[in-house]
Amino acid sequence: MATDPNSTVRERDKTHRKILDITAELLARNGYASTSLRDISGAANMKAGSLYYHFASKDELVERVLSQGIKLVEDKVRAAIAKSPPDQPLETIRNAMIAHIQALHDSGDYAAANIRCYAHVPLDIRRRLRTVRMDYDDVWKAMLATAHDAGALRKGIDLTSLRYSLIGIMNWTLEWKRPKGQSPREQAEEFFAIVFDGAAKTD
Amino acid sequence: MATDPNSTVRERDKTHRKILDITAELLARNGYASTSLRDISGAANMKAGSLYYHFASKDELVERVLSQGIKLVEDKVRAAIAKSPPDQPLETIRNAMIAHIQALHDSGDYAAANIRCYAHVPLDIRRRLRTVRMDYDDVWKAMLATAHDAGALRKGIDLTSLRYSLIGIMNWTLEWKRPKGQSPREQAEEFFAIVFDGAAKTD
DNA sequence: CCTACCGATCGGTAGG
DNA sequence: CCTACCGATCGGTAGG
Repeated sequence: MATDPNSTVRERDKTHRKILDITAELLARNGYASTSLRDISGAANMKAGSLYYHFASKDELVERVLSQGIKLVEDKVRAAIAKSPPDQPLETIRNAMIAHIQALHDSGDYAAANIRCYAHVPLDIRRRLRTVRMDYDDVWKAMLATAHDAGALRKGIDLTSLRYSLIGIMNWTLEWKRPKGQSPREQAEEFFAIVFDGAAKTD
Repeated sequence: MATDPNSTVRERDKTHRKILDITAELLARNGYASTSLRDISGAANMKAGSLYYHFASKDELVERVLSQGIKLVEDKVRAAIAKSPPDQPLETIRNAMIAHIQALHDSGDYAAANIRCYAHVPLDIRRRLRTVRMDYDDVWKAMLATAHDAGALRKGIDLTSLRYSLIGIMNWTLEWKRPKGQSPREQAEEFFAIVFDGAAKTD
C-alpha cells in the first residue's frame, strides 16, 4: 500500500524520458504538425490526455526535444575540444567533427528532430531555439578563430564560409544512409581530409 | 459573350502556376502538414474546394512542387556543365556549384520546399521523389568521376564523400541568411575554394 | 493517469 | 470556380 516516494519519483522521471524519446523519434520521422499527441501517447502506452500530467502542452514537449537535440551535440563537442591538444588546432577541429557526427547519429533522434523540424515549428519556439543554435555556433566560431590565429588556416579564407561548410557537410549526413561499413568516425575523418587537405590534386 | 478559347487556356495555366508558386512558398515556410488547402486557396483568392478544379489532391499538388524543386536546379546545373570547357574539370565543378546555389535561391521556393519537406511527406510521394533526387545525384556522380579520371582530384579521395560534402554545403545555405553583400555566386566561389584548394595552410 | 468531451480545423466531395 | 457540407482528427480540458 505504502509507496516509496523515491521510487515514485524515479518512475515518473522514467516515463518523462520515455515520452521525450518517443517524441524525438516521431518528430524526426514525421515532422512537427504530423506528430500528434495521440501518436506520442499511443507509443508510450497511455491516453492522449495523460500527457498533460507530464507536460503543459505539445509545444513545451517539442521545444524540450529540439533544444536537447542541440545540447547533446554541443556537450559532446565541447568535451572533445577540451581533451584535444591545445597546440594542435587542426587536430582539435578533427576531433570536434568526429564528436559532432557521432552525436548526431547516437543521440536518439533528438538532433535529427531539431534539424528536420526547426524551420516548421511555431515562431516563438523557433526564436528561443535560435539562441540555443547560436550558442553552439559560438563554439565553432571560437575554435576556427583559434586555428586561424595560430596560422593553421590558409590565408584569406573566410571563416564564416568555412564554419557553414563544416556544419552543412556534417548535418547533411542525416539525409542519406551511411555507406556500408563506414562508421561515423571514419565518415568524419574523410570529411576533414576533404575540407582541410583539399579535394584538388596538388602538384 | 464569346470567349477566346486560347486566352481561356492561358488564364487557366496562369492560375495553375500561381497555385504552384503559392504552395511552394507555404511548404518552404510552414512544412507539409501545416500547409492547408485553405491556406493555399486563400492566398490565391479562391475557395478551398476550387483547388480541385486544378489539382486532384493536396498530394498531387505537393508532389509537383517538390519534384519541380529538383528539376529547376538540375536544369540550371546541366546547362552550366554543358557550356564549361570540357578539358577543365575543376572549372566545370565550380560552374556547377555556382549554378546550383543560384538556382536554390532564385527558383521561387520550389527547391527550398523540396529540401525542407522531403523527409516528412507521405511515403508514396517520397518514393517517387527519391528517383528524381537520384537522377540529379547522377549528374554530380558523373561530373566528379570525370574530374577524377582526368587526374584533377587528390589521390585516394572518396568520391561519394566528396559528392555529399558538396551537396551538403550547398543545400545548407538555405538554413542561414546570406552574409551581407555576398551574392550566391561569391558564396559558391568561396565554397569551391574551401573544398578544392583546402582550408589548411600549405607550407 | 483515464474517460469523456469541447470547438476548431483538416482533406475532400456533391451539386451547381 | 463557389456553396455547403461530410467524417476524421486535432490540441486541449474537466472531473475524477
